[in-house]
Amino acid sequence: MTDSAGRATARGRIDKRQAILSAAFDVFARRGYAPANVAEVAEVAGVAKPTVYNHLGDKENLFRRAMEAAADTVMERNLRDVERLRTLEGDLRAGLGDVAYRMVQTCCGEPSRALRRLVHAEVGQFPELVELVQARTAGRLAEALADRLARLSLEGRLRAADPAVAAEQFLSLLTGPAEARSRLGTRKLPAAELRAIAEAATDTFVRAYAA
Amino acid sequence: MTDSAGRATARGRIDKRQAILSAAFDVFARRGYAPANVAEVAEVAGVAKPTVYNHLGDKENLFRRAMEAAADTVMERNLRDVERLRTLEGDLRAGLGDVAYRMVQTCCGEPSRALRRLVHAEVGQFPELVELVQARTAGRLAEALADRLARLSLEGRLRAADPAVAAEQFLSLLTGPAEARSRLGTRKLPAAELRAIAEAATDTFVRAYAA
Amino acid sequence: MTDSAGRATARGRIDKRQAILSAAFDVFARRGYAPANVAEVAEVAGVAKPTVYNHLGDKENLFRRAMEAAADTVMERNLRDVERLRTLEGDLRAGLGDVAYRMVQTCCGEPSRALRRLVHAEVGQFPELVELVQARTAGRLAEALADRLARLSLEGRLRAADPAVAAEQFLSLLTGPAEARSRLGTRKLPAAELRAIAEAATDTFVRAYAA
Amino acid sequence: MTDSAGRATARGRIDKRQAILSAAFDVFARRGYAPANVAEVAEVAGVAKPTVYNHLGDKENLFRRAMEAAADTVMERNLRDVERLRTLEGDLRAGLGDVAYRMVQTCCGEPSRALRRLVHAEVGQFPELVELVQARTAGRLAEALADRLARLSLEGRLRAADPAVAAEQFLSLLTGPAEARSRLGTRKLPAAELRAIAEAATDTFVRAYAA
DNA sequence: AATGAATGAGACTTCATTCAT
DNA sequence: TATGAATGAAGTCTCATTCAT
Repeated sequence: MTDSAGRATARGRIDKRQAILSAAFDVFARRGYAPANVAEVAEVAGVAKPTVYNHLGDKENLFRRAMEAAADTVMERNLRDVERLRTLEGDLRAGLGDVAYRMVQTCCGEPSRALRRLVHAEVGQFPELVELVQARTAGRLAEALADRLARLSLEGRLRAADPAVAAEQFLSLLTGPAEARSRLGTRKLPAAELRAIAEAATDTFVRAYAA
Repeated sequence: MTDSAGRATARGRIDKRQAILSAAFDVFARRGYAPANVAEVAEVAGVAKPTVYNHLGDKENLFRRAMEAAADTVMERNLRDVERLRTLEGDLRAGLGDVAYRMVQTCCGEPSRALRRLVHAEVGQFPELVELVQARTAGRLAEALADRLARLSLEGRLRAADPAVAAEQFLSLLTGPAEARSRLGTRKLPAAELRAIAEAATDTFVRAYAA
Repeated sequence: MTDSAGRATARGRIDKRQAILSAAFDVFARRGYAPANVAEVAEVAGVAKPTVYNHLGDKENLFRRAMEAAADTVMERNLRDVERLRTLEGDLRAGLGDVAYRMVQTCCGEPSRALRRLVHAEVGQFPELVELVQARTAGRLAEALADRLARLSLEGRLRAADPAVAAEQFLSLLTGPAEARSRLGTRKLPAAELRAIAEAATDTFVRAYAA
Repeated sequence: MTDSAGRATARGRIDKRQAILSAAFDVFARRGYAPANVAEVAEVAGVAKPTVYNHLGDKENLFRRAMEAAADTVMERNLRDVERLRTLEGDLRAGLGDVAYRMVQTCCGEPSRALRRLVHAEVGQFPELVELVQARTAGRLAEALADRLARLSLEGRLRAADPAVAAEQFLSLLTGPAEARSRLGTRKLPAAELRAIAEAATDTFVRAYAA
C-alpha cells in the first residue's frame, strides 16, 4: 500500500476507503444507523477511528456513502438478472417464470434486504437515500423490465399496456408476497415457497397481460 | 378506592397510560427508536419522565407497547375498509376498484406508513414486532380479503383459486406501486395518482381472476 | 391492630414501627446505607412507602433509629454473656476461657457483624452512630468486664492494673484475631478455630494479668 | 511513538492513570462507594469524565483498582515500620515499645483508616477486597512481625510460642484499643494517648511472651 | 392513618468527534 | 497520513420524597 518512499499510494488510499465503506455497511446493516458506532466500523475495517473520519468526514456522510456503495453492488447483481430477460425467446410463461424466480431470490438475499431495511428505517433522517438507492436497485430493475415488456408488446406477445405500470406490478407481485411470507426476512423462505411465489406471480401476470 | 373515586382513579390511570403510549408512538414515528428519547415522550404526553417508567418499564417495553397500541388503532381503521367488501353486490370491477382506492388511501396514511417504517427499521432489534404488528394490520386485512374473495369464487364471479394467494396479490398490487411511487412516503401522492394505482391494480386483478 | 371503631390502637402503631425498624435494619445490613432503598424496606415491612415516611421521617432518620434499635437488641444478648462473669468462682483460667468463648461467638454473630460493618461504613456520614452504637455494645461490654476484673484484682486473683485497660485488651485479644481470621465475616469460622482464638486470648491475658 | 515521544506518552498515560486512581481513593474515602460519583473523581483528577472510563472501565473497577493502589501505598509505609524491628538489639521492652508506637501511628493515619473503613463498608458488595487489601496491609504486617518474633524466640528472648498467633495478638492489642479510643477515627487521639496505648500493649505482650 | 401515583434531581455510561503526535 | 488519547453532550434509568385520596 505504500510506495518505496513510504507515501501511501493512490491505490492504497482507495482500498482503505473501500474497506471502510464495506465495513460500515456491514455494521449499519447489522445494527441500524443510530446504534451502530464508528468505533466498530473502524475495528471491522481494521483502521483507527480517526482514519474513518479522515476518509469520510462524519457519521452521516459515512452512512450515505456506504449505502451508495452497497446500492451499486446490489445493482450490479440485479442487472445480471435482468440480462436474462434477453433470452425470453421461447415459451413466455416459462421464461418469465424463470426470471421471476431469480429476481425473488435476489430480492430476498441479505444485501438487498439490508439495503431495503435501512432505507425504510432512515427515510425520516435521510430522505434523499430513497431516490439514491431505489434509483439504483428497484427502480433500475423496473426500468429494465419495462423496456423488455415494451418489446414483448410490440412483438404482439403481450397486450398493449403501459409497460412501466406492468413492470411495477410484476415486481410488486414478486416482492410483496415474498416480504409478507418471510416476515420481512425474519423467516427464511424455503426454495419451494420462493418458487411458488414466483409461479403465482407469473401466472397472474401472464393472465392479465398476455395478448 | 371504591365506586366513583375508584373508577375515576382507574380511568385516570388508563388515560395517562394511553396518553403515554400515544405520545410514544408519535415520537418514535418521527425520530425512530434509537434517536427518540424518553424525555420527549414524557413531554409530549404531559407527564414527568419517571411516570413513563412507572407505567411502562423501560424504553424497549415502551416501544413494544406503543407499537402494539398503534397497530390496534390502524387495524380498526383497516377493518372498516374491509367491511365495504360486503357491499360488493353490483359490478365487480367497480366494487373492487372502490375498495382498492380506500385501501391504498389507508395504507398510505401516516399511521400505516409510520408503523410499517418502524417495523422495517427495528426488525433487527425487535423481530417479534413483525408478527405482532403484521398480524394485526396487513395480515388481518389479507385474511378478511381472502374470506371475501372465497365467497366471490363460490358465487362464480371469480375463478377458482387459492383465495389467500389472491388476496396477497391484490394487496401487493396496491401497496407495492404506492410505496414505489410515493418514494416510501417521501412524496405525497395526489389523489389522481392514488386512484390510478387502485384502478391499475383492480384491472390487473380482475383480468387475472375473473371467472 | 384496630379496635372496634377501626382506629389503629397504640399497640398497633408501635408494632408497625417496630416492623419497619426491623425491616430497615435487615435491608441496610444486606445492602448498606446508600444502596438500600426505602421501597424495599417498605416491602419487607409489609407497608406502603409513604407509611415509612409517616412513621420515621426521612431515610437518614430511619437509618439512625434502625441502628439504635438493632444496637439495643445486640446489647441485650451481650449482657447475658456478661452475666456469666459473676460465676467466675472456680478456676480463673477456665472461667475466663469459657466467657471468652461465648463472647467471640456473640461478636461473630450476624447481628453484631452487621452492626459493626454499618458503623464502620457510615462513620463518615453518621459520626454520632459510633458513640450511639459502641456505647451500647462493645463499650457496655468493656465496662461490665472492667467491673468484674476490678473485683478480681481486689480479691487478689489478678495483679493490680487499670481494669478499663485490661478489659479493653481482653476484648481486643478476642475480636482482633476473630475479625482477621474470618476475613471480616467473609469466611465462616469453625467452632474449633473460634475456641482456639478464645483459648489463646485467655492464655495471653492470664499470663499478663495473673497476680 | 518511539523513544522520547513514546516514553513521554507512555509516562503521561501512566501519570494520568495514577492521578485518577489517587483522586478516586480520595473521593471514595471521603464519601464511600455508592455516594461517590465519578464526576467528582474526574474533577479531582483534573480530567474529563469519559477519561476515567477510558482508563478504568466502570465505577466498580475504578473502585477496586483505587483500593488496590491505596493498599500498595499503605503497605509500603507499613513495611518501613517493620524494618525497625531489625534494630531490636538493645532492651526488648524499649525496642518493642518503640515499634509499637510507630505502628499505632501508622494504623491511625488517614490512609490506613480510610482503607479499613472502605473494606468494612463494602465487604458485602466487594468481598474479594478483604483478601486483596488485608493481604497487603494487616496481613503483610502480621507476617513480617511474626518472622521477627520467631527470631526472638530462637534467640531465647521470647518464650516458645506460635509466632503467627503472637503477632496477631500484638497487633490486636495495638489496633483494638486505638480504634475504640478514637471512636473509629472520629476523635483524634493525642500523641500521649497513642503512646499510652503502645506502652500498655507492649507491657501486656512482654509479660505474656517474655522468656 | 395508609396508600397509589407522580416527580425533581442526579448518577452511570456511551459516543461522535477532535487534538497532538 | 494514521492513531492513541481526551472530551462535551446526551441519554437511560433510579430513588427519595410528596400529593391526593
